Amino acid sequence: MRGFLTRFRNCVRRRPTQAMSDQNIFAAVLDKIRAANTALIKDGALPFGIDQSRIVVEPPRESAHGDMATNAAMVLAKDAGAKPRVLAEAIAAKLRSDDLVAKAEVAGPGFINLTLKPKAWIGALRAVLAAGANYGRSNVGGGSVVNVEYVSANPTGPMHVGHCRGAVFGDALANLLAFTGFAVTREYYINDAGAQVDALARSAFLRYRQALGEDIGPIPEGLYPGDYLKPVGAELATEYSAALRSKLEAEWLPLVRHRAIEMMMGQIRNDLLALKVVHDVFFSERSLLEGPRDQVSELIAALRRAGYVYEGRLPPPKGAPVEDWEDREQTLFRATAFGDDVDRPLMKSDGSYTYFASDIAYHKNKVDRGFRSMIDVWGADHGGYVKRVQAAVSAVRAITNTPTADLDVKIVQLVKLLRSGEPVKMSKRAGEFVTLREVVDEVGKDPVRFMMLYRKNDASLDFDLAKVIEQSRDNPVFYVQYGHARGQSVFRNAREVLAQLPAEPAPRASLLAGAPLERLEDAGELALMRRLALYPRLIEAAALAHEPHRIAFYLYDLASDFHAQWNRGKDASYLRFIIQNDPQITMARLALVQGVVTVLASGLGLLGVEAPDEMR
RNA sequence: GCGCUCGUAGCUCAGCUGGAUAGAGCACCAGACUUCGAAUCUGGGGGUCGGGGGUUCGAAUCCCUCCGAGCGCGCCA
Repeated sequence: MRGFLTRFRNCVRRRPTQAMSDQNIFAAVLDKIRAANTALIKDGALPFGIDQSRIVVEPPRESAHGDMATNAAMVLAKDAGAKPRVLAEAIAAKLRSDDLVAKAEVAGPGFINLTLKPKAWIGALRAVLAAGANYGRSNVGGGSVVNVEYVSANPTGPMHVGHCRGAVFGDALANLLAFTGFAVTREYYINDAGAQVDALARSAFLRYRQALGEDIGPIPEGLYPGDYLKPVGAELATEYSAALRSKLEAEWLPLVRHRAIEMMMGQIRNDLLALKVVHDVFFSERSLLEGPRDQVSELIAALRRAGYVYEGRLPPPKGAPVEDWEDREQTLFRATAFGDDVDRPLMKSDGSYTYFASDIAYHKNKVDRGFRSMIDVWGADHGGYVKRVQAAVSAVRAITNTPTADLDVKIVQLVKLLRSGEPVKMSKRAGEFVTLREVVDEVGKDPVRFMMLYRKNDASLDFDLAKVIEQSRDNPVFYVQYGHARGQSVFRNAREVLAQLPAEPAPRASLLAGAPLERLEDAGELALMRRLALYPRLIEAAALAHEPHRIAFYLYDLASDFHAQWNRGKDASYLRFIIQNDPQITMARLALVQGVVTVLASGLGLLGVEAPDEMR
């Protein structure tokens, strides 16, 4: 891969459905609103069959507006031929009789603001305690199969820092999708065909000769100079001794190439493992060409039959002048028929296929394997490639008659590596990259993973090696992990009052579920319960939008609420979680802490970050 | 020149696929605490959401157009 970053993958777009209302209180309230509307239809206040799909229930920005707000009246008003505020009042009147609703007020242009009774939030906490690690799990995915392709770094060298972000992003997104009911396949596309791996083979061959004692001098231009190929050379020397040296390149190259790629991929997998990034499938580009069938030729033939391939000429590129531009007729994919800016070549001048040709075949292969939803995670330097692959997928849709096949390409922006605010120097030209391994070894996988996800994927990111291991509030990784550790510390201390408190989460949660939760009436406690209640909704939205960063921000907010409540106990000792002479309130508060800890652990788990029992 | 991604507080960034008076952290200001219920806490000031048009009940969010930044621009992957 040429760029500093590599390619990755992303994508499906799906409407939120009626969710599991036992966990998701917003979905439960939406059901109540629909029921109210049904009653209004019976009353004749709303027409039969009115479209309710645009109704949403969401937390208002302004907490003074209550616990949740709905736009129901505003989206129904037009079809109902009623004024939004009048309709809102009618719906609100129905809702007021609901057991969980404390207040239903009409506001602004026709919002209905709802305030729920504390028992609603206590119910939410009970749901957390009952579900444990499964709290937030959903089935919006409905078991549909999704392919998430990420990393896919060229097997020509070790992974460098630029690969971190896509790797972590893809991995966390896959976790998130699996958690929300998608059948996820995590895939790595190995670019093991083409000129670059031949260059790798030649470089490795030099190292092989070197390992046999030859003086190879400087590594020629165009080959890979890195020391990381020395072990490959040594391995080849052990395996073949001098046998390869006398062979022609055509003979040794495939052998050396195969062995070198194998060893590079071994190292890459190893490095990924250090970041806790895993894949289910490593898909070889070469297998498309050299498998039982030549899938690339087949594909081009199929596209040609459909009229999407032709022989023609391309205008020279504008802007940056291309030195050896040669105007010639070539085999082109009619990408412009699918929204791309220009038609794209499928064959090089030497008669071999372009990378793009393989890539179309690769995406068709995914569709053939049953994936209707494909997500590609790529580095920003491949942004210019998106349109043509989207065009390719459109063509694949057409020739395979699979209208539902969908590709979402997620672009992750550059990561700027800093140390205490100063850019970390690396010389691209000399091949001096900071490797992924070096970074993980220096700061640990958790800071890398969390910080890579504590930003929207398409925003660029500064990663400061010094700041991410700081133990202070300024460091979100620490702040969130400390929240979890602090919760555990409360449990440890609580044994002074409740000697029987189990150390294991599940039995502890079930014991605490029996606590008198109605005694949780402090504003901070209610705020925490509200925050916990948001989690299932947040998870679903993050999954559907393919945006795992939302989890990281949510966790920060939750940890922040939790630390705040803890701190209130410093000034107001009656608010402490552990009250020596009142085991009942202690139990109730421990239940709340259990809820917090459960959700922190769940969210961190999705991000692939540890939830430690103590900070060391 | 074209395309893609961005542009939100002094700085770093959120803003839940169009909702109400746009949020958080840092920094700044003012208080509190003098400590293992440690790895600070509470409150406050601070904004033409890059500019200008448009769409509609309603726009940071969608469309158009400028400005600015990053990335990319046959036969590399």
